[in-house]
Amino acid sequence: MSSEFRFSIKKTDTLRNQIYQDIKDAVISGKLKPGQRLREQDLSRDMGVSRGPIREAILLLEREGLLVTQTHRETTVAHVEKVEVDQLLNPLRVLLESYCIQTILPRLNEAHFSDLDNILNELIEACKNSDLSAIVKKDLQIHEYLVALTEEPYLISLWSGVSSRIVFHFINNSHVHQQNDFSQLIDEHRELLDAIKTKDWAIIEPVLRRHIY
Amino acid sequence: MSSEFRFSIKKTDTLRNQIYQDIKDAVISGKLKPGQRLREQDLSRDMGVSRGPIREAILLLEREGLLVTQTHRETTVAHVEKVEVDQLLNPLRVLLESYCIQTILPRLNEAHFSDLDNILNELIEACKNSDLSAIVKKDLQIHEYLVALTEEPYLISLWSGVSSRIVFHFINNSHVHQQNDFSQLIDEHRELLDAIKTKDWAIIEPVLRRHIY
DNA sequence: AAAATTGTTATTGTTGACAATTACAATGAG
DNA sequence: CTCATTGTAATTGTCAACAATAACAATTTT
Repeated sequence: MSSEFRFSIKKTDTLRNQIYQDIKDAVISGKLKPGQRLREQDLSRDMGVSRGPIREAILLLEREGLLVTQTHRETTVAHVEKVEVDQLLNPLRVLLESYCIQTILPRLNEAHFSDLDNILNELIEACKNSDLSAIVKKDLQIHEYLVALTEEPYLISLWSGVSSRIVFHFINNSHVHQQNDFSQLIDEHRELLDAIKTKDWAIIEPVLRRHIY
Repeated sequence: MSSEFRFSIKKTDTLRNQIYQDIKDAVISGKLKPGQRLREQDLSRDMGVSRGPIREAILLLEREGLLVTQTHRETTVAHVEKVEVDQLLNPLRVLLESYCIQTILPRLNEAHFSDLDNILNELIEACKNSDLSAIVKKDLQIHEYLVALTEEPYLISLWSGVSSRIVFHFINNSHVHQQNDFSQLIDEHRELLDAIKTKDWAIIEPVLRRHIY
């Protein structure tokens, strides 16, 4: 009989992907503010890696619209204005999510509804604790769950880019969106899930369109 | 009076952007076939540049869905299947273009219509000559013109990514879409432009939805 | 001979040094 | 003093060498 013991080899992702995620998290969580400059050398020193993978990570985030790079000059954290969220990003999100939900509608079953209910309950819990970070996370997770069901990598990455910029905006403008009362947020999501459970697009569509995160 | 003479300084774009465009053109035009492998070293040697900017260009094209990279293994030209065009890319394109057209509708004027008519005439000319490359280019140009009018860089880049993959599919499957007769292509575009000239979304929407490149 | 192991090679991932570009400060001319 | 010019420093863009990884061939074990 062979030993039960195994060395747990932590196979690391590429540096580029780790850096990408680190910067993205820092931006979305609000640790890096809009307009703030990112110097490749500083990041290199802070993270203890060379500039190569940092440049690649920055390049990706620039394409996603979270950073802005001026050639030969500098890269800064993007500004995401309310008007862009209202007139472009959120309509795009609705567009993408509409397509996702319509696509997966025939495949939706009780197991999915149960998963969604669980996330909703976690969202409610987060609201009770007024844990803004958790609220944003759980809110996103509901939508992400639906999008991921399509199993279309390109569609998922498109949605991911759009929604991360929306979240970024709300995090940096939480003072504007005075949400000391989260009841509306919960109601909207409950309404959305109830609509989805009918599996009737005619019922879902108007709810989704009205739903502004 | 000072001399009229000026040295024409050709300010070069970054290598990364040039390489990006070169590879993209090669893929979209069909010079690189789906599944074909791209070796960084080969590209480096052929183009006479180091692997740095090549890696960055490849990274961007991977995110656009024109290349597929397996970490530590290889990157190949993507396969874009008919089912993906029909069920995802083209609906996305319609979604994006719908949003674009609705946005710019109030601002559209005779000058724009004139521009569009000119491109349409060039498309008709290309069809007469059965110049597939020119046909694809002019076809794209009509849509691009409308999208560009939004002046939303993020939206434009989104559309650009989606449409380039659609074009890529059609170029690599031209034998499937036996288009020895381009009259339908011309009719559809003429119909679309006529609809747009009414500036009535209720008229435009069904035409756009029916229009499959 | 089949399966597991080891070594080899091709290729991508990462690094630190160098080149090119831009902004800004210092200098000089009107 | 104001404007143009030149030099300098900070930063990004590019390069060539090195490290890490994964596929495959060679070897050994059963």
